[in-house]
Amino acid sequence: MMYVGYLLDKDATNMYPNPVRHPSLNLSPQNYVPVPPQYSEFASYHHVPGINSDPHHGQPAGAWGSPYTPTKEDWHSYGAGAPSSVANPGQLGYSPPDFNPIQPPGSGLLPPPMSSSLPQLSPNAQRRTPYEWMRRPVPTNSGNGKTRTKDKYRVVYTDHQRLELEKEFHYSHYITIRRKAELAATLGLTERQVKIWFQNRRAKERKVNKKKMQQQTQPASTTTPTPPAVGTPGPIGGICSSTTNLVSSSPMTIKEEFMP
DNA sequence: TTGTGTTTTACGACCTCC
DNA sequence: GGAGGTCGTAAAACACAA
Repeated sequence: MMYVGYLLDKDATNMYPNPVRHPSLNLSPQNYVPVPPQYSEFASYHHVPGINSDPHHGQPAGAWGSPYTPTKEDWHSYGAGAPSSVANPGQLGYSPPDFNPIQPPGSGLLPPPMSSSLPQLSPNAQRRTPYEWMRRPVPTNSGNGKTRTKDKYRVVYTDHQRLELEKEFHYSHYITIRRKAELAATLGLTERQVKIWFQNRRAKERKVNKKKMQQQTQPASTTTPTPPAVGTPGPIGGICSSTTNLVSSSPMTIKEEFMP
């Protein structure tokens, strides 16, 4: 809902009441707040200081004066008339020098831990190059009226982009307008992409929670020894108990999470 | 290799709020 | 009316067994 973001963004301090904020974008690994139990699925995420846009580190709100806020028409990946060199606007904005696998560790924004730990953080990274978009053939068909059924219409975010988005999601399932703009600018995505990513991520969370809840409510099978008692915050229950309140219900419940 | 199931982007429809 | 929410869905990307 808009009012969620609206309310949250009206008062960023309420949004991020915790002084340890922001674990996802600018804290060094030693400062990274341990993953709360309810987010055990993110326990494998270790912060990587690769982004320096933390507003809580002395950068005024307007410091990043020209946020990357393209219009819808600016980034349609499969839109007609897209420049041949802009096969992937969202990805193109992501400066390769800052995230170049060929680049020696330690150079650029990403410190060595990022490069070395990335495969662990994302198993897919071992099989999937994060730069597939660079190899993708640029759609030569520039005719109007393209539909996503005709052309490639989705890009694959890099592991780094996913990681930062996941960390942001880990901190809050609802991103503020300001944070969305920051993330978009930092990750080379559009705000729309960030917004949709969060929407999809919440949907995924609900789906997972629903699945887990169904598993919990189902009678214990012969193979399952002792399912966790109802309400017991086990490894699964912990997630469900918290994130269900966060996500699956109305936004009003969500607002309560950020109550001081 | 190939078939199949799952996950990931992206959109449209519809709703609520300001 | 605009922005962002959920929900459902399309299709590419991916994982993996056969």
